[in-house]
Amino acid sequence: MVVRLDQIVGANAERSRSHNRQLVLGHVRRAGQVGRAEIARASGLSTQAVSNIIADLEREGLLVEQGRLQGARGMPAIQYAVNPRGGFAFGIEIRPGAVFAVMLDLLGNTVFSHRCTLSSALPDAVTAKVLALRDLALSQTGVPADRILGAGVVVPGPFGTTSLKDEATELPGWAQIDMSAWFTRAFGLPAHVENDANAAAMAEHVSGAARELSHYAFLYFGTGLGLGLVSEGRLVRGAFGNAGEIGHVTMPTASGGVVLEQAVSRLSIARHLAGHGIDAPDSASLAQLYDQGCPALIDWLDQAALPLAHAVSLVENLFDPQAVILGGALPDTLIDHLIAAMPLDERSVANRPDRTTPRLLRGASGRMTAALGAASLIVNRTFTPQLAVAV
Amino acid sequence: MVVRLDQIVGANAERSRSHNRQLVLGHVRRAGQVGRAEIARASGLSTQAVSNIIADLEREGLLVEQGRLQGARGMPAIQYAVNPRGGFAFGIEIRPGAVFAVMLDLLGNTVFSHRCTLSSALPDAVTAKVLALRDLALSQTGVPADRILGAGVVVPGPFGTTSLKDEATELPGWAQIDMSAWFTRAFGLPAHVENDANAAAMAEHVSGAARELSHYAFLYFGTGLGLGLVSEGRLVRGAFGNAGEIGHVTMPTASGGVVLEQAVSRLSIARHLAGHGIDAPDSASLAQLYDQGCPALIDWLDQAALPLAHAVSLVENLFDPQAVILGGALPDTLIDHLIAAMPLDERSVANRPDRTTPRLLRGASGRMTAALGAASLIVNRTFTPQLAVAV
DNA sequence: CTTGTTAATTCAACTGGATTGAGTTAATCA
DNA sequence: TGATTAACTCAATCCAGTTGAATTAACAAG
Repeated sequence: MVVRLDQIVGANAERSRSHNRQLVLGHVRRAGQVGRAEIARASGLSTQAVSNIIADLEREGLLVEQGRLQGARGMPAIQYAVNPRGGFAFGIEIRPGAVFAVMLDLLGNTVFSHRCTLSSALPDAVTAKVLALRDLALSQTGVPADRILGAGVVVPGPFGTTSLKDEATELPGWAQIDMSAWFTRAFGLPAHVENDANAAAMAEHVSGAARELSHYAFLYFGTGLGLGLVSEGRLVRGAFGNAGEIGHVTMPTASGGVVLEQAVSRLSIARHLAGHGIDAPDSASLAQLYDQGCPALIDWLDQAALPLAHAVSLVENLFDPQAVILGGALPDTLIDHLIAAMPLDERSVANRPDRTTPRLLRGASGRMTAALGAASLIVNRTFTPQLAVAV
Repeated sequence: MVVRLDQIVGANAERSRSHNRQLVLGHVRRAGQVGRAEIARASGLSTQAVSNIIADLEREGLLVEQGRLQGARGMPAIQYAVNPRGGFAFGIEIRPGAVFAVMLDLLGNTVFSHRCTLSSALPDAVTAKVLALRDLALSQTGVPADRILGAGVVVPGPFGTTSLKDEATELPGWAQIDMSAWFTRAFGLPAHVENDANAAAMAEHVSGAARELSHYAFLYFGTGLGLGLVSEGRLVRGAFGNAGEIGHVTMPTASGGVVLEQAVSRLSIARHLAGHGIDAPDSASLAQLYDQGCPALIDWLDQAALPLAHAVSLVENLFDPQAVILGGALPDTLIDHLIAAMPLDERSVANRPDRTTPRLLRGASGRMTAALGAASLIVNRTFTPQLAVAV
């Protein structure tokens, strides 16, 4: 799997316009609804420029008028809001045994969601399955094909050949393929390829707990433990797209040290419960066990809280985020328990008297997190000026 | 100390031109020398646009013609290179007891360097001292004042009120001041305020080991241990400018865990040597001790290598950088010893068969690192398109 | 040597999109 | 009711990049 990096590109009239359109859209989304003048002030553009752009966006159905804002002096500002049905994003998560697909509208609402098994993870089989899912999504929602802005694809990392490569988690047959180009071609749409934790982090930005945040970290409970980092509203992907492999980090414990993923992950829960003769194959059964007060599970949670707190402390000290978000394939109740049980480091750059958000937040995206994140990559891009990061 | 964050701004003719100028300058710097056509291809601009921009830059003295490149078919391309004396950057490092000042030319060469003591770190005293240093730099080098592109300022972090705040390392009297605005005003020039590790990281990018890198991490031996992170050529500063506080992270050891800074820092060396009755107040004396094969020092180095290797592993797994660079206030020989003594984690995303640079590099900027970095912030900005990150 | 080919560069006309400044509209305030 | 305030529109202007044709300077082949 080849990863392509973005490159800065020169500005001309056309690209400037595209940049400004996305900037305006982004302002409207963040504000919920705003008038032209306020956007102009915030963006450094003239009101006339904003006016022209808004006219375009309204004609194309991306923005809708919301009436006038009253109560202040002067001519009341005509408010605009993002039209959720102005565009849609398709997202898929590919795993060795299954494919998840979602479609989101421009505000990040899920309008389609589906999972199916995957008998072969080879490129042709995956592509056929994924195109079928796209067609299903289109026909089931009635969304016209030209309203799809792009496709996000989540695949298990790490990308490229690394010593962490583990045949069990990698997809076979994809090693030499530039997945981004491959899916762009298959869909006839711009495609974004990302790992699960990064995508999940963007899901929180688009429609979850990080809507208001531009610097945050997302701890992702997948099979292992991943980390998605967002700085200045952009993913920190690393040189080869593999940033955030926090699961492989060794954590200090009283007995010397432990690899984080072995202490905190779905696999670690399963192992612990199996040791008590309990089988909990999915999130639902875990949630049920927790509701029943299963001692083995509570035991695991309290045991996992310490290494997890160390991970949080690590992330806080290294990134200085506005907040650390916990989410992924774990029931909300368990995440809340972990958050409550975690002893937060007092001596941390994150421990500020003037902070407005809690240091820890629970993710909002639930069990389709990664596929949701895949689509969120596209939604987010629609609102992000591209001049500095054209592909 | 208030930290201001950048904001994305709309594109218009003027800002597009500025963006494109910086893009062109950046291409020329990276290439050493290039012709118009190649820049046009790389930047996505038309040759005509590049031609116009180059004409401007040449007239202003930022670029110089270098003759034609022969040997190929077609009209030989006129080569251009950055004129080192086309612009200069002023950099200062403020510490509680001393001020360092440097001036760099556009290629990152040091043209002035000075240190002096500081009796008071209060705003007015610092400002007076720093302006005097600027005047000294101008008169000693004969550089005209209007060739100074900006001033970089390094101050001890962390910024703002955090639980890490330690009166000994903070500057008194600055708490409520927006330093960036303060120094912009004092110098009558754009000023950038940064912590030591981040600035040092940029120094490596401008004139050190990271010239060719766009994703890297810099481990900075200051009084404590800092970390500067660069992703896509830009500093990852964190929400409040305090990213990179790696010194406060707890490392696993056989005996439980240790705060990294206590095992690896100038203070830790001093403590260890003092325990053996040795006093080594500065870098020079450390270098001398090492040349003499001082057993206590070798002992410390070998003892520090393990926690440091853990730090490197941490950074590699969390950022996936092209390389990790070690530098700061430690003699080169000691850094080389540490690099050689560090057992690198085999299981890491950084352990790739296809890597072209070593996982660990020694920084090139020597003892004035932080002040150099301060100036490098300005040099770097001159070559970085600002449309996406206008202040 | 000439002639053809290739590729960089320049010239001049064109164009897209942002700005500017004057004018219009719709609200609040006194 | 009139003054004030602020958002918005119109039309002219301007900046900077693009386009396509023309020019220039090398190499290559006969």
